[in-house]
Amino acid sequence: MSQDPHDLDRVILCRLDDNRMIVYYSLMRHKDENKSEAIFQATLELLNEIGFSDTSMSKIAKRAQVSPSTIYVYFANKEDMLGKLYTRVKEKMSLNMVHGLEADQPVQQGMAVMMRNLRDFLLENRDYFLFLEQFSNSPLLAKLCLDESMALMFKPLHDYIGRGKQQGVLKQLDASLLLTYCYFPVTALAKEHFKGNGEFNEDRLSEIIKLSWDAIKA
Amino acid sequence: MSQDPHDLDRVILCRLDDNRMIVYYSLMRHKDENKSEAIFQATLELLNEIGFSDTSMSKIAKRAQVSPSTIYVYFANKEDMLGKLYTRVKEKMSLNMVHGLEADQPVQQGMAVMMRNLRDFLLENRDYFLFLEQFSNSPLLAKLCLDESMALMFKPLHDYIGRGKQQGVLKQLDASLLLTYCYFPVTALAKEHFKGNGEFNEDRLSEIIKLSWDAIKA
DNA sequence: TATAAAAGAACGAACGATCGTTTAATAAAT
DNA sequence: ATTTATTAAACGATCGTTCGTTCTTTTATA
Repeated sequence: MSQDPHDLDRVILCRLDDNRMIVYYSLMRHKDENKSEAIFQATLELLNEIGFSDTSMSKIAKRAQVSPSTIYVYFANKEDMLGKLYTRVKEKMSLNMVHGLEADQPVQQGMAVMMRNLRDFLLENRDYFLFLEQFSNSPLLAKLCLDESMALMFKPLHDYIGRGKQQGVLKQLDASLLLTYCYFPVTALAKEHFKGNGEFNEDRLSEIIKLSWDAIKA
Repeated sequence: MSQDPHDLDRVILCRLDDNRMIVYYSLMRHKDENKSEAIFQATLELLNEIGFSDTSMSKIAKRAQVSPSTIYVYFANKEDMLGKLYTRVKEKMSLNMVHGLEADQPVQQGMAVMMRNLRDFLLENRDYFLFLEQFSNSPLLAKLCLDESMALMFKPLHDYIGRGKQQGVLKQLDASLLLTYCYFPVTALAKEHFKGNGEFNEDRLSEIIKLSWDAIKA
């Protein structure tokens, strides 16, 4: 799958005189990780300030304080960059959601932990959140075919729900459907929070944890 | 509110010699309603095919089979056009959602009707749906400040839920929060439907009607 | 250890294409 | 005869990307 030349930067193939091959890492000049980080950050900020259609490579470069052409050292093109940013952010979110989730824990408690994790993550990472919401609904996402890696990210969560179903505590429905009832209420309240319509406080969180549980419990 | 000069096209004010005023309609050449309709339709198609950032006025004009400059006869600019398209589509959706909803009907039945209406509307209007999903999360929407008219559109639905709360049938929480538990599961399944992951059939609909009701009932 | 050769990072400038919008002229309806 | 819809053409600006070059680091040679 990896058609990206950047992925192979550090690998060198060498054929010896006797025709044996050796593989080793090249000791080439390192790419500056701060650079790609700055590019990501600039992209996030601009997307949330002026939107998809007005965020250009030039503007990204200017805010990241690099040359436009430098971006193409790190990414094949604009789509590639946005796609990599998306998977990166989505992975951070999924890791945060399952943090502190234990297999032997009661499912009801686990789902509450997950929803609290999600709320904390969204409120603390406004840029991530708004970017995900924009990108999730763009045709570009479908075009990039990232479904496999997405499924992998959320496998722990699906497994956890699977156990709840096995125990007979949850309704016998698709895990992704049950997850829907826990995920979207949190994002909806986070959106209202950022729009200034009511704070997403502890009380609000408790309310929706109750509602979501009522929905998914057997 | 109406700062759009286009809204006043058919009205002419005239001051007579004795200072009296008369108001009459001008007999100007009619704007072709098919034109603005074609522009809307072309925009919807392109947005869902190539996304926000690649949908230009030229492409819209070409697909609508009009000149790019003709678009500016009907709309002030690109933002104005997108905003008008959004309110138009959103209004169609809200009208569809409350269709057949009667005040004297049991609330549980009413909410089921609403969710079925929503599913039917989304499945029959793929372009509308995908456009709404994209636009709802863009910074442009916030910039246009359409909240007032949106609130007005969904007032019947909020009132209906308000009655349910008054009867003690629904939980005593914000109507918009209760609505969230009915709205998002439908849109989530519609998305999966269009992605080819399982048909959004009658069985699936019955499932989420049950779950949503479990969530919002008192 | 000193130094030249090599390789890739980084950049400014420029590419053709296209952007959203305007203008000036024409076509069509009243 | 007006008036306005409609358009083709053109506006300056900016788009995503590439090119040729310069820096900077690493490798090879001495």
